[in-house]
Amino acid sequence: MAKKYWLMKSEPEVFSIIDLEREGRTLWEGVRNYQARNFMMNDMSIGDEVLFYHSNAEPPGVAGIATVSGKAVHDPTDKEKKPTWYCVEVKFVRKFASVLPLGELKKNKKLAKMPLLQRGQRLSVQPVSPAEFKEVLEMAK
DNA sequence: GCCAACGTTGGC
DNA sequence: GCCAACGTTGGC
Repeated sequence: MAKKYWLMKSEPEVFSIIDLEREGRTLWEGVRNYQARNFMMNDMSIGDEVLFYHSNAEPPGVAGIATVSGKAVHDPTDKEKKPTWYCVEVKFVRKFASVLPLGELKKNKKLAKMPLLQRGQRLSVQPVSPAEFKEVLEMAK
């Protein structure tokens, strides 16, 4: 299967790219949105690449790159009676020299269709097209 | 099934 | 801290 690309949001006060760098791998636990869960359960494959996004941050933006390193497993923080929430494991790849701010992404017309930049978009796990992923890497240089 | 109320996300 | 956007809940 062709490699796919994603954007995953984390509040750096809770878990930042630096935490991921230190820990190497982490379970992406705590997602409580069905659409985001379904992306992790059904659509992610090991080796997919991930833009690590800092939300609620100064500045908000893409902080680095990770890869999917483990298929979806039951979220250990799930407190539902029946298993409901699942999460993948992600592995650190690299941290950008500086966060690529949301404001810069907005200025790039090639990224206009990214889910992240759509009005009211709050989804914490989102697909990114190969072209968009490449463009973000280019901007981060 | 509708929809108002409420809670959360996340940029500003 | 504000508030728009969106998801969920629950009464009916």
